[in-house]
Amino acid sequence: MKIKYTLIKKDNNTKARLGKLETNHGTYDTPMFMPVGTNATVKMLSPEELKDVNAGIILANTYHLWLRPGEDLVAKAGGLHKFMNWNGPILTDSGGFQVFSLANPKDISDDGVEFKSHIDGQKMYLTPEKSIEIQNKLGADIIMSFDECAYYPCTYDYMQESVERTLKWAKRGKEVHNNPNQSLFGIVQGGEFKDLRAKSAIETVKMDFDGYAIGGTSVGEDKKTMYEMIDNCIDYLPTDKVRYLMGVGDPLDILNGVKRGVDIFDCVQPTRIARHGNAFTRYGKINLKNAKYKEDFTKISEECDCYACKNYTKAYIRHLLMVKETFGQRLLSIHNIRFLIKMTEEIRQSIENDSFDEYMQDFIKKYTNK
RNA sequence: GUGUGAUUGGUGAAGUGGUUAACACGCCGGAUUGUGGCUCCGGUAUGCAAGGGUUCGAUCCCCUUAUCGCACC
Repeated sequence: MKIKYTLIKKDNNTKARLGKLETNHGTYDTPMFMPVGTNATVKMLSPEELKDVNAGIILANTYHLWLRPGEDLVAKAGGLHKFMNWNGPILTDSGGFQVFSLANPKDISDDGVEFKSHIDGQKMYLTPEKSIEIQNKLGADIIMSFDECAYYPCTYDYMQESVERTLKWAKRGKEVHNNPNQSLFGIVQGGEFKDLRAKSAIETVKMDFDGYAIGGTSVGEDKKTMYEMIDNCIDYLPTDKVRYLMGVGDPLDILNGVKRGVDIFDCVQPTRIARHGNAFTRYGKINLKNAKYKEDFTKISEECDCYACKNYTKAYIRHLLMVKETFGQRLLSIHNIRFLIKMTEEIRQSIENDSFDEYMQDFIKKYTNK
């Protein structure tokens, strides 16, 4: 069956929404944060550890799994869930973001996109049909339309062309999508141009997808612009479908997204910065490699209930990072993911209590004051 | 004891009689938003063992001392 979103409660003071998402692999509350597991693994974490941090949906990537090990192999293994031993829900990104990160503008045509494989430089060709076909074989609960995440900044004319292209691609993908157990999401583009965002949203909604994503943010624009991008399209999205802000997961951005009516987020930030020695705390991000933590025998965060905070000190984790033991990176990855997920738990609670606005102001005050 | 070769930052080292002593590692910071995992960007020796001399000018040439290595007695 398809996913089913139910709006449980709307916040009084903001557009924040409390919702419920039913999937073939369990029911989860929104707003939620989805950890990213590009290569069918959330880097450094086992599925058991993901359960421990109370993860819901996790992300995998079409482009990466297409190259290795190949969608046919995953299908042969019995699908992505079985292959990676994750029985929670999975969402696969379409490979659209790799248009942004791997291809040149000249390689993008209305038909599809030519990539150079990041592994061996081989030419690869991805089309909306191909992306959906791969995703059908991978078997995630939610699959994404193949879109163009345009460069920022780009001209109005280019963005207009890009939005048209993404709409056509969405339509083509929807036509070939043939797995009734997978929900297909459309993606709103349009950059910072208000009318293009509106048009993209309206036309995408007309195609009637199972959920809607806002793409093309966090590509180099400032925060104000990013929030405007959301504001400029979110009211065109139906209230009875889930809304996903792609690639966003900075704590402050999650709050601002929720405030504007976003339900789900994903981001590589918690795991990437963890591998580089950084941890989220209520009082801002800290760098565990800093000399000041050398003899700091306290936990990363007093408020945190994660495995790392329950058992280890900053001094020990710093030591692991300094000697390049990967256990340090693992502990920080666990902590950072738990930090964001716990944050969404509190956000939900605050919406339920009609105190989201207060929660957000309080969080920002602590997080930015230091 | 005699002869001989060395001595450059936290480490391994390059280098030249003349503006800011290369590079690497380490260390100290910073970045990181649909992941091309262990990356990227900065900073880091007011000084070349110590003292004296030659020179317009010495880390580089000379002398003495110290330390270390090698060879011989």
